Formats: sequence, structure tokens, C-alpha cells
Amino acid sequence: MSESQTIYAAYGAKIASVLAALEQEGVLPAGTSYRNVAVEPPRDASHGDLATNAAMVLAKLAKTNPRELAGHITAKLELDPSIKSAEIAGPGFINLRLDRGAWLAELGAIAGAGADYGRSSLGEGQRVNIEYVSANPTGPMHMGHCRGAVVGDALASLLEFAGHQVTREYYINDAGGQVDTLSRSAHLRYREALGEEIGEIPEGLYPGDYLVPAGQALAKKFGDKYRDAPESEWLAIFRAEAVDKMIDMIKADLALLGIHHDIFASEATLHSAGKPDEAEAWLREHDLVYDGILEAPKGKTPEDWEPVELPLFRSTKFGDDQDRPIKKSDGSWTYFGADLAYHFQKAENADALIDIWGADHAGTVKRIKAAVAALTQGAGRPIPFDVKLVQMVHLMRGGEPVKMSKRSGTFVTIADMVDEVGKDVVRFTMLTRKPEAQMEFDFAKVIEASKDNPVFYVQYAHARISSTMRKSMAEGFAPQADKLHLLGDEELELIKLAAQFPRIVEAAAGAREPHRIAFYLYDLAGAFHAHWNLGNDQPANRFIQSDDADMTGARLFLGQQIGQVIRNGLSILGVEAVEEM
RNA sequence: GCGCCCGUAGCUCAUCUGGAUAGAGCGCGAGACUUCUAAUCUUGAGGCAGCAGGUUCGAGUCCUGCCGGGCGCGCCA
Repeated sequence: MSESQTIYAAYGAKIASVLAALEQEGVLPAGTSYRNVAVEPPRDASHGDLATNAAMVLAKLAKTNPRELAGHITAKLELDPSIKSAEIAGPGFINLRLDRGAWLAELGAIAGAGADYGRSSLGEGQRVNIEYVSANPTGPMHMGHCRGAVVGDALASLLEFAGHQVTREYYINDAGGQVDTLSRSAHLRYREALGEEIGEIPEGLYPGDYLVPAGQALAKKFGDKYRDAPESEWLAIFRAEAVDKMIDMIKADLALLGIHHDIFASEATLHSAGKPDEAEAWLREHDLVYDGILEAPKGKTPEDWEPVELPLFRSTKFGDDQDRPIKKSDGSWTYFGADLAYHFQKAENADALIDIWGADHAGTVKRIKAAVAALTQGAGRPIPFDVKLVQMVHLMRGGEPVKMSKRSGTFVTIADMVDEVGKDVVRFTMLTRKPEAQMEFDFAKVIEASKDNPVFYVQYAHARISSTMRKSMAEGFAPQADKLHLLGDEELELIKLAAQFPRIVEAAAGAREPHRIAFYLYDLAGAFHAHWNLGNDQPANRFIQSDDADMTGARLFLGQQIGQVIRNGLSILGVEAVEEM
């Protein structure tokens, strides 16, 4: 469906045609831009159903004051039979009150669109590449990766729902020193699997016992061939084998969260394809890479600092504080050197790039943005590139911080978390805070079945609706779309909130903030529960009226559509809409 | 020292990318409850949006400077 079927877009179009008419009459100058004209629900419901700032935004251009221009606009709007009143308020807002029918019709629109209600063409098929997770393949996924994984995945779904063509990508850092360490750690476990007593894991190797199966697999595959061989003979082989194992493990961990990437891009492959060399050659041609000497870092005084000539990328030309080396003094590529080439590779098949990073990488945002700007502008196709920083999650249990130690290899893994609280709780909770703010995750609180817990609250609303549908069907009732005029004012408020879903989707997608969907669902669930509670005091407000099939049918139809919107929202977040609790 | 992020009710957080009188939940005060799922409900108090300027019809939102908190700052990844 297109967004023109939703109520806000429909009235936005009506206002646009009024403005066009005023342009013809000469009240507004020809060719006026209506970019800043907004049609929104007023914050205060007593102001009406819809509000527009058109008169305030355009008054200057029309060489008049906002209230006078508003008069011209309202005069035309009032001719529309579905608009009950158009009032000028405050500095020049125009408040519209709509005929009840206009709102009731939105319920039909929800029913008609079903799982597609709220879907938008905002993205215009733009190809967006989102790179997220990209944890080093040296161990299982742990808490530090979790938030970025969920935020990235929800953002991907959100952008898809808003009409983008999304690629979900994972960058495997399988070329640096850490995977050499992994290889050596795997070799140790390999010797262990061959029956050797390895004792304490030496400092500098990965101690976690997740490498035990990898060692066993290597022993099975190679026998004792590499037990006493020099490192040079097995390092690369063991590295490749171990990385494969780690990636399998990471994929399994991600699957527990319902996350599946389209592309796993290997840094090692990038190197063997010569991409960094290509990028360097191109940058040198354009005088964006030169050989130079870095200044010693400020603030702290490194004891072993030695000035060395290195190939430097002119990131200062694009807003960075310092030019950055793309190769080390031993001639190998720096992480940045490879990452630069990697982003250029991604840019070749996308109209926009998004990276989701941990906040501890904030310091490298400028250089990579500089690199993307240099390379894509140079290639004649500059593309937008966002880096979303995701802040730390502090794990708590009943108000006490959960202790973790990297040294001993004991950290809370994603598998542990999902096992303890469930996928839906992990995902939803990670999305109930804006990503750039720090958050606490308290194991005790997130599984609490109470109003304080947003996951539960939203799912409970959906379960209540489902349960009502089951019960009413059993009693012989059915939702009826043609009795909606029987609905009362409180029910109309619920419809108005549900009707906002498409706007929320577009706003969240535009801002690239999936958490807005979570907050909206919490509001919608709250409104539903409040409405439900009316039935506790006044049985006449209950959904099922055993002596009134028409009223029951109308309310069931309403409930059905609220449930649909909750399902659509939860589906963006990757959280299940449960039928019962 | 420099860069980035954050400062909103006692606490945890929203505020729809500049709109009207800044909203929820927890906690606190006062009431209600043999239920279409009480896995609660109603209601009250509580604010100089860190501080000071600026931009404009209008600023929690944008800009500048301070203050406070967090993160980062080698050729690591």
C-alpha cells in the first residue's frame, strides 16, 4: 500500500491542494516550497484532531501575518465535508476537527492493509547497506555486542518497512593480530585434544573453553601432523579453521536473537583481492595519501615513541584532527587502511551506508567518514554515510552490578542472556532507550510481569486482544466493519492513536531511530489497557456485550485492528506478538 | 590537553528531527477492587529542561562559551 491511504497523508494532500489554489489566486507567490509545512496531531487533544503550521511557515513569503493567511486557508478547508471545523489558534496554528467517519474509516484502512499497514514508500527503493555486529571472530558473542546487534537489526527492518532495499552486512576481522592469537590458542587446544597436559592457559592467549571443540576438530582433521611443527607451518591453516568455527558459533548466537546477515565480508579476502592497494593507488594519484611522519600523541607521553615515516591519508582535509596511517612500519595494512578499502567496496553496491559501532570506537568516526567522503566523491558518486554509536550496557541483577572478567574468560554471553530471559525481552529492552545513551539491563527487572516492564505490557495488550477474540468467537460473535458508528468517544481516541503508526514509522525511519517504535507501542498498549479498564467499572464498556451483537462486533473490529498495529510494530522490532500469556 | 556522547520531576526515561500549558512509569500522599485475563485501577502533589548568551514569529530541541558525568585519543582492533 502507499502512504497516501493513511489519514495524515490524506489531509496533508488536502492542505497542499488548498495552498496550490491560493497560489493561483496570488495569495501565495508562485513556486512556493511547502517543505516545512507539517500536518500533525496536536499535542493537546482539546485542540482538535489535526494541526498544521502552514500559515506560520508561509506568512513571510505571502507578505502577511500568520493569522490572516490562516484565514484564507481555513475558508477553503471548511468547504470539505469531512472537516467539521477549521480554527485558527495561538500564533497561527490551524486546528482541524474531523468528522467521526474519517477516523472510523482508518480502521478499515488498517484491516485492508493488514500486515502492510504502516508500510511506506519513503525510502523509494534506495539501497541501504547496514553493517552491524562485526564482532571479532575470537569467541562467542557477549553482552558488549548485544545492543548494537539488536539496534542494527531493528533499524534494518525499520528501513525495509519504510521502503528501502536493505543489505545486512557483517565484517569479519580475520586478518589482524587477534586472529593470530586465536590461531595460537586453538593450537594449544589442539595439543590438549591430542592428549597433552596444557595446564594453565598462558597470558596473552584466549582462555575460554569454547576453543576446546575447535581443538578437537583440528586434532581429528590433522592428527598429530602439527603438534611439534613450527608456528610458520600451521599458523595460517589453524587461523582459517578457527575463524570458521568462531563464525559458525557467532551465527548461532545471532540466530538466538533472530538476527541473520545477508553478507559476511572477510577482511582477509579483501586483502587477497588487493582492494587496499587499489584504494591506496587511487588516493595517491589524487594526493590524498602521502608519506609523512606522525606527531607524538598529546596528553600522555608514550615512552617508546619514535617518529617513523608512514603512508598517511589526508583525513584532515575532510574534518579529522590528524592524518591517519594506512600502513604500519612493517608494511602491513593498518586496520584503518583495510577498513577504508572495505567501505569503498560497500559503497559500490549501495546508495547509503550505515555502520553501527560501539561507543568505544567513537574516536575513529571522523577518519572513516573522511575516507568515505574522499573515495565516493572521487568516484563521482558521493553517498550518505552514517555511523550510529551504541553506548555501553551495564548488566545488573537486582540492583547489583554483574561482575565479569575478561581475564578468566568469564563473561555473560548472549546465549546465557537469551536462555535466562528470552529473545523478546532482550530485543525489546535494548530498544527502550535511545542507543546513544547508556543503559542498565537488570536481569531481575526485565522478566518482571508487571506494568513497569514495557515488553510485558505491550505483549499483554496483544494477548488480551487475542484472548477476547477467541472467547467472543466461541460465543458466536464476529468483528463487524459496518457497525463502527456505534463506537464511543474513548474508542475514537484509541483509533486516533493507532492511526499515527504510519507517521511514527516514517519519522523513526527518517531519523534512523528504531526505539521510537518501541515507545509508540508502549503508548498504544497503555491506551488499550486504559480503555480495557473502563470495563472493570462499567460493564457496558466491555468488549463483549452478550445482548448486543452489533456493539460487540464493532468493538471486536476495533480490537482486531489495534492488535494488527501492535503486531506490525513488534514485527519491525523482531519481537513476537504472543497470543496468550 | 584534544575529540565525541550525555545533563529534562526524588529515581529511570520520553518529547514524533523548531511548535501551543514539557509527558510517562517508579517512588511518595489519598481512595477503589469476588475480574470480557487484577499479571491491578482512580486521583493528588512534584519542573528555572546543568548555567549563561545567541539565532526567530516560536528553543528541551539549532549555534557559541562555561560547569558536571561518561567514552576515546599510538602503526591496537
